Amino acid sequence: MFEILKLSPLFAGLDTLEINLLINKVFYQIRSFSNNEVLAFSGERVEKAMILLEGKLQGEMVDFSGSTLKIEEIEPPQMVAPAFLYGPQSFFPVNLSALSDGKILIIVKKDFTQLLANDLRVLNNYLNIVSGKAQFLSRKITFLSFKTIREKIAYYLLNHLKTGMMIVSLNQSQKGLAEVFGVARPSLARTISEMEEEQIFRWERNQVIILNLQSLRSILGKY
Amino acid sequence: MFEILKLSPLFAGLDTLEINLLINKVFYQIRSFSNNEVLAFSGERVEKAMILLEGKLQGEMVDFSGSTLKIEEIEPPQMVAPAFLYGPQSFFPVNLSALSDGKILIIVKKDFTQLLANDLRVLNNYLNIVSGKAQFLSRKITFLSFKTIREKIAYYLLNHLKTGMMIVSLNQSQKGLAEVFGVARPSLARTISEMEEEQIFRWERNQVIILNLQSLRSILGKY
DNA sequence: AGCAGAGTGTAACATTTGTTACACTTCGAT
DNA sequence: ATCGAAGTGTAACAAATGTTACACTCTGCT
Repeated sequence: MFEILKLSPLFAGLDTLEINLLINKVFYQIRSFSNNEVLAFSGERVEKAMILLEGKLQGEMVDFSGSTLKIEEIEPPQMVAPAFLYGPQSFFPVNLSALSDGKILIIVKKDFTQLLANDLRVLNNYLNIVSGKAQFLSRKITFLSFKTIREKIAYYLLNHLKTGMMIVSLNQSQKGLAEVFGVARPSLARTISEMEEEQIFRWERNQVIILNLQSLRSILGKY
Repeated sequence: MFEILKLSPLFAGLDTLEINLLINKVFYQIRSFSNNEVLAFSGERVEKAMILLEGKLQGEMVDFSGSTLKIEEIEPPQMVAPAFLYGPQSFFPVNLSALSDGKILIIVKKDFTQLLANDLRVLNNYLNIVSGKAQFLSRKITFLSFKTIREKIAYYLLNHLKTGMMIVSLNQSQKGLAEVFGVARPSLARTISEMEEEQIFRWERNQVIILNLQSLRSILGKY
């Protein structure tokens, strides 16, 4: 088990022995689960830290009409819902169910807090994980706040542009990009065509060549 | 100073003496700033924890064309950018500038980590703050992911509906709601009219009376 | 070389939302 | 009670995006 934990972001920088000592200072529990089992329901309070050791879990969002919607997959050795263990609304945002047999390490919240306090490195790691989540979400909101497809394209390109270069290499298909942007694929293609027409860039299969950086920037500048 | 800190979420549950002892265990610094001073630039690394003691600060988002866009205000005794002190990308997402004269308490990251480890309550508080931020952002994304105005209205109403009741009281003007939704005010009014037409609810000045909960739910159910 | 499947360009049309404008209501301050 | 500011209902029109459909290109495989 400690070999697996050593690979987890939470215990990064610690060796197996140190992890062993830390974990054994607090009360913990290992729970096996089998395929399709539901480990937690949306809305349930999160009272334990859970680290996936083996197997695969899935988070299903449940909407108001009762049907499940979006999905997120969790693989070992990741923590489950790290940003929902603390905070004013510490309840599961999703239904947590198993996609295979597996095992999780469970530490109740109070003991987990103790664990964090016992080792500055683990504390730092956990803060990094939660903060990283917040930063990821923050960036996502920035992105979602752009209304038009033009703005999204401009933002995406400028963010992937290495300084000094005029080429952005694409590791996504146009179809994939449309999904990230949350827009229909033909709509994206249309806007790309228009922007090519305006000599803003040349869009090739695996890369985009920026022709007019100025006007690309001005799309995001409202003033 | 400790009187002010006692009111901050970070030191909730501690008395003045305890805060005094904790703070004095680590290295800290108090910095005065004057109106319009820029305390940090967007992109700068966050290396210190900052707690606003007096005055008012503002975060200005800077876009690619150099102009400042959106704003966020910070008032004492709040922490500045709590979710950006740790994490893989710990740099300011905004320009931090002063809206008045004031003072901030500064603790370098390393000492701040030590401070957290020294008192379980403060650690818990900080985890609550950062997690709360993440949860807030998460909910905001859920909301932003609804495309149509109908969906946003349905989600908003269902979330503000107390169980068993059929009335949602509004503490926002229609104009204010439109801003929260990120849509134009007349567009919101139009959709509200349409939904009233369909007997889904009756929208009065300060409250909404749900007439058909079923169909309100079905707006969010894709299946 | 030929084939199948995924990805792409493009068009016509439908739907949704934004914009602008104006008349009407509400509500608090004088 | 009256005034004025803020909020609301509504309409006509513009702009952006979605939907559907189809032909074409690319790529990997046999």
